[in-house]
Amino acid sequence: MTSRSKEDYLKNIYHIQEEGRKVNTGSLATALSISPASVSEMVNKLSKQGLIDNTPYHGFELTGDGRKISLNLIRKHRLLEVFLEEHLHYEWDEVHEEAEKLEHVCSDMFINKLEEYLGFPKFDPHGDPIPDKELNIAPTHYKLLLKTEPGKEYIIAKVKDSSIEILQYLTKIGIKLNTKIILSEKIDFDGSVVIIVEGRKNLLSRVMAEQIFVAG
Amino acid sequence: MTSRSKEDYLKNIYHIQEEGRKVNTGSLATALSISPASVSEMVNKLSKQGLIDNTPYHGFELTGDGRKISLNLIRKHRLLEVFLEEHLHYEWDEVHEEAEKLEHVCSDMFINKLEEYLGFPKFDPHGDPIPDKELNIAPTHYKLLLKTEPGKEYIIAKVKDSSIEILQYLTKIGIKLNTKIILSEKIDFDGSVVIIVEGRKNLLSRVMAEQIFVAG
DNA sequence: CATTAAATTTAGGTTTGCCTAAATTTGTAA
DNA sequence: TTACAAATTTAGGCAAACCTAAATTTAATG
Repeated sequence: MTSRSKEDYLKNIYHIQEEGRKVNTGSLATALSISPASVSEMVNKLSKQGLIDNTPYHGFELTGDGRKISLNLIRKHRLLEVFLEEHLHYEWDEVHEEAEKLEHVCSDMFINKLEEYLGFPKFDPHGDPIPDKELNIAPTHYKLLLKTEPGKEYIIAKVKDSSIEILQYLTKIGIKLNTKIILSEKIDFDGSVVIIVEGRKNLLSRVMAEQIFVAG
Repeated sequence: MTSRSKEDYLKNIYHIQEEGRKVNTGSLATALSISPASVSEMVNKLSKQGLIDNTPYHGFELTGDGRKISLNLIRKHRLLEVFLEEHLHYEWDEVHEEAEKLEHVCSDMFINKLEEYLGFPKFDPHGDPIPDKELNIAPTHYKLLLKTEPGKEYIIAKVKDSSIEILQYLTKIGIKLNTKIILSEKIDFDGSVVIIVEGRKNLLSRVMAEQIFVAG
């Protein structure tokens, strides 16, 4: 059995892995806003269930089975987000929270039927690829805005869905998926960047800019 | 806070009340498939929270607040059922189980938007009325098939959504909502009935017939 | 009206998933 | 290479929601 709680552990392990960071008690505790002691306990249970490979004191990673559960959740999450935005007219910044709850209870049948209903979309409202029924997920080659060269034009390809505030701010200054921007300046001092959107200059703090990826 | 579990208690209390049966530890325990001891405990908690009025050893009933929570869940359940049947092409007998899970996690905003998306339907796929946003629910005047007179024609108005097997069987013999039937015979011996659907005679056991209501 | 059967509640116990505080392990730096 | 700080794990606890078994209350019957 994978409870709501265990599913959250697995999904977060996947996301940390995905970002290329080390998955250990500390990073997972931070991601889940749970004490390291609790994570340590649960990691043991997940390990016994064969969903992760754990090396005590050194970190852990998903097994094939664990990865499947994670990808299935991510598939559900992203398809739900598409439905919420396209059909129920949720805003960009509202979809994540609702999908986060629904993904844990909707059946595989539900999501397969929803996928068909939506016309087999390939990306969610934040630009992330949607795993197909066999859990294949398209690789992306997005570049972190912070790591691009100033003076060039880019197309917004993905914005992380974690922060409502950031999504709202970006909407306000005219940024959504596929928006063209020019990276006008990178300020080394504090890591912030100046971008031009629809001819207007905007300053993005480092924290903001870290959420943004461009096509490439 | 009302947990998934508490919500199930409240909803079931509503349904038992609705059927005109006495709501007590025993009837609720049966409805929830939980031991009477556990129900007794939880009834105390719900009572302390002001969601039910409890008279120890004698039964309990929803307060205004408890009723609101129940009706909101029923609203969610029934609107979800409409979506599942009309848009995702779920079968009659498949909608209940899925809605049962989703109703506990979807937000009020979700359900209000879904209601609009569906065009403000008034009845769910089993013929039950859907409470509106203010939780007003239309009264119905359905008659239990068992309590009607033989030899007359009736229109199927509601079938209880509790049993997949019954819904599948009814579908097989050609019964859905608004189907015209003739009650050909009532067999007092075992309470079963003979009905004519599309010219064909069918025997319905008492257990079956108890799930069926006709317009009136 | 006393007894007893049925229904209900209370008592004590389990699992899940979290917590804090204490102990342990690891790895780095003197 | 030892010592210490940081990370991790273990120990002991708590709340929710369930359980069984025992005690209590209610109500029905002789």
